[in-house]
Amino acid sequence: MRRLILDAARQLFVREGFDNVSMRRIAGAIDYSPAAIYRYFSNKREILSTLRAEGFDRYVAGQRARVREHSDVLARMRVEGVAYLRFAMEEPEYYQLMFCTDCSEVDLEGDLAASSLESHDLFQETVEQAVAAGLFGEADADVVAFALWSGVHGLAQLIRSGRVAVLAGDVDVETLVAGIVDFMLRPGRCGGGEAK
Amino acid sequence: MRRLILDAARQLFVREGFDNVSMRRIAGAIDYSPAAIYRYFSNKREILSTLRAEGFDRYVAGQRARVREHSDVLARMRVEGVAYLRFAMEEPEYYQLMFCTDCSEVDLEGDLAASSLESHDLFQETVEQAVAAGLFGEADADVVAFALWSGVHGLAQLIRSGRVAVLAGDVDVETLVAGIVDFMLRPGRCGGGEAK
DNA sequence: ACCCCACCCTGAACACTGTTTACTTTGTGA
DNA sequence: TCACAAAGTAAACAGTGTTCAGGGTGGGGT
Repeated sequence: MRRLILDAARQLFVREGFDNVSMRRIAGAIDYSPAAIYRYFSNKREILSTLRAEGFDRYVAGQRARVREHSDVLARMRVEGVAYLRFAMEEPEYYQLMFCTDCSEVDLEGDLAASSLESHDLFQETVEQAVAAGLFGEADADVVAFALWSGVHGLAQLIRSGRVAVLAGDVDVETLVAGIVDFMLRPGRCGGGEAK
Repeated sequence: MRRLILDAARQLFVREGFDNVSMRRIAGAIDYSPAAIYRYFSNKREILSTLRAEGFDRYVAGQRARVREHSDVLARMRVEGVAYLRFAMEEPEYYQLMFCTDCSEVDLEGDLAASSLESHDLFQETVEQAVAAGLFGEADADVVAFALWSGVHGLAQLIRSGRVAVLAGDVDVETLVAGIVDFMLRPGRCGGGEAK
């Protein structure tokens, strides 16, 4: 029933993209009528919301493992950055639902909140440890957190939209990504990130 | 005629977003019939493409001025980063057309190419000067260029999607942005960006 | 055994979308 | 004045998300 719809929708979304999948096609994939789906989900968005929550569950599971396995904070950040980008590449549809949808159309009360907030807390904690260890000079932890997140997030967008492929051409993406993450995490003296 | 359609479409796109504007609404805004538009543009996408080219023209004009006015390469990069983000905030629809659309559905032959490529060249050149000046250690210029672009691009996405507002809460966005750009541009010794 | 009710599901419809086609109007040059 | 090409239109096509009135079907209660 519900699970059946979700699995069919996930496969179709991942393969064809959210906008290219119609309720009629989801229904067709499981031999239902389009209207029947509305007994389990109030609209197409809600199917997505449920899948998004699943995505965060999957991501945060790996993230917890990475935190456990890497006690060195810099190594942990490097691994996390690469993992974030790998996730964006390997589960693009989940990724887009989780990190690219407009926050205004996300019900913050929904099942999304739990694993999503845990993921952010884990990251924030790591950054605070790094800042406390003096890896980034006097920089503010919030500034560092947003800067690093922006970095990997933006890189994911540039890769996914094809701009890296067009502009970097022959370079291997894997090594490029590794180099970029290293650059973002370079230790450096950096004044307090206040107004300047 | 053509100009009339473009102006109406631009206003509607900026105000309501590309997907929420139908050809019928564009036509209605200028008292045309929907079919009449197809005499000037072969489809809805082409209207967008034309507007995107306009956007690059506008952006690159400011970029040229900034290159002229700032001989210090680090100051130039800082100003350019902030300007990129300001453009993303103030002309969100142009910005999205220029930097967020899928490259596979962009006709590289079209009028887009000229100013778009000039913009990228100006940026690349500045980064190469910075690297040559030793601001970022041994890092590769391509790595630095993509890392910095990723940074401001990702930050624009995080702000636009509302994640910064939700997670940073009370902090002023302007000063946060300034701090983040400073952090991204912090001088630092950084090994060659090759595989690691 | 009967009846009735609640649930699940369906076909058809509604109000949209981008786009195409056949047709009418309009302006201009010969 | 006539003719022809350009400009604009209404209507239709194929698709979308969503809603709604009605079939069936299964499981109690009497």
